[in-house]
Amino acid sequence: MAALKYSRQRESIKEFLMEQTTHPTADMVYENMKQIYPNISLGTVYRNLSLLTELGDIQKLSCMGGADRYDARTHPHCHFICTECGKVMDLHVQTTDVLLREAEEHFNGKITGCSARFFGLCEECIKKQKNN
Amino acid sequence: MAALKYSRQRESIKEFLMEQTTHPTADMVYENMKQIYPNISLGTVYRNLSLLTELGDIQKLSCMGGADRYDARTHPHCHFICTECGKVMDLHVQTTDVLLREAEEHFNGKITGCSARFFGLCEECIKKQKNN
DNA sequence: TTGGGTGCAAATCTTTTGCAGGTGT
DNA sequence: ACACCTGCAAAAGATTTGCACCCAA
Repeated sequence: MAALKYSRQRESIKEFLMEQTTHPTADMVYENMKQIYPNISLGTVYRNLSLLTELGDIQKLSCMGGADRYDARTHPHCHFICTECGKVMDLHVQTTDVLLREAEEHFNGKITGCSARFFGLCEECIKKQKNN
Repeated sequence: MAALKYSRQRESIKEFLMEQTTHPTADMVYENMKQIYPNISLGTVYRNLSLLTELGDIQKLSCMGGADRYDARTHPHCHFICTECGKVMDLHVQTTDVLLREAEEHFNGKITGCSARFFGLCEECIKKQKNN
């Protein structure tokens, strides 16, 4: 029952994530935090990212073949993951609600969340391929 | 342009995965393979799992907080992941096609795949919670 | 004052890789 | 024979954790 205490590191991490649309990895967050707190440790970043995830302030995305990514946009939306460059982009699809309802009907447990992900090539990577 | 050669290890791994509905991790596959090939190495298991994934014979699922899981059911379906015990279950939802089509309309890249995942508590974990 | 938070470093877990020898074609 | 595949072990990458000290409440 940890009584949460204020920490400026945690506040900065949250603030940073809210400004981003790039879904940074823990390490990217760490690199950015070092500019404000040169002595911050990677462990602290991880601990705070887990904490914020538990609190529901941010969302954790596990991506194939790489580090997990974090997202401060908690309203429901989907992600596109480029299989070439690994970039993660937001995608707004309305059908998710329907999907969720259909799943709930077919399932005996309790569904609390849903995340649809699309894989493929992003615009940039398609262009690069054409140049080869 | 690797010319694929037969390997009984790879064949066994594929066969094993096709019998499973539990979405085993690489390590679980390894443990099972050891019963047939006591000297098989974890490296071989990983190499073959990657190879089979590239061939499209199996599917790789990256799950939050844990090792990747493998699934030999390649026809499109969704997954439910229990946030309590980590179990992964298949879920059949028809709306996925609609979702895919809607996403393609809103996106400039090329979408090749889609995977919807649901999070929540499985039936067993709900029962356990009630007992406490 | 007290318990949560931090930095540091070591440990853990997962996955990849280099190499020498084995095996399918 | 040649190239792929394997076992072994070391390496690499991501994340967690133990510990002593610091700081918010």
